[in-house]
Amino acid sequence: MLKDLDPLLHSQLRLGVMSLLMSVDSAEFTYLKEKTNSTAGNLSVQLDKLSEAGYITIEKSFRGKKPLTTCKITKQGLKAFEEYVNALKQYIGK
Amino acid sequence: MLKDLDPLLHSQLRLGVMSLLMSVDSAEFTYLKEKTNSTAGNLSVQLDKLSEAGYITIEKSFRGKKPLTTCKITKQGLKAFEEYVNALKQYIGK
DNA sequence: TAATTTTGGTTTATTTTATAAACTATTTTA
DNA sequence: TAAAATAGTTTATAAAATAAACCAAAATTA
Repeated sequence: MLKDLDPLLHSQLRLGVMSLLMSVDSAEFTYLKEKTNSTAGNLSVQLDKLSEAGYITIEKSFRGKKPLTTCKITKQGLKAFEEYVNALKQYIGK
Repeated sequence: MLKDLDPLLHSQLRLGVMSLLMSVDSAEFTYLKEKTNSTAGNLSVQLDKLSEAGYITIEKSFRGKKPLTTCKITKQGLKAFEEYVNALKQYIGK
């Protein structure tokens, strides 16, 4: 029987964010927005969900006088991502 | 920038169905239901969507006197599945 | 320098999707 | 022959994604 896919990661935008965060130390909101081609509103919501799940941390600060939101993947998020990829392989073969 | 994931395939149940149909000539409703661990209602709805998209064909007949629903992946469905897997690789690495 | 636009977001509303519940028809079993 | 099981479909509900509206400050431009 097919394994379940973590519903938190099985969403294009959240998966994209996690994928990007896998390969960098940290990423800014605007960077994620550009790379995922999402709207700010949608991204904001999905980042909150990932954060509430403990998959990422969100740090809000300022650069000069503009707000700056910085995201990092957590250890837990990394593990969840790897497990998701593993489960997914059952579906897409190898 | 990350490629879009075909929303029709980016659903656990529909992806599971397509994955199963990739490896067999045809599959019965009850087989798909068991393998995907889904409810009949949900499966029925998702099969219709795949069928409407032209990704599978659904044939309704009878075995003895019981209804028998048989599904096959189409050429178009196969192509869509392969493209989906390809796009996904961008997200999950390799 | 006052009005306008842009940046960097958040919050709320709407739409879409997935899932569950209720239902139908027939058939098998107790 | 009543009850339960099979093989589904249809409809209602819950959850999710997305879009729209909004906010505050900063930068631009008229």
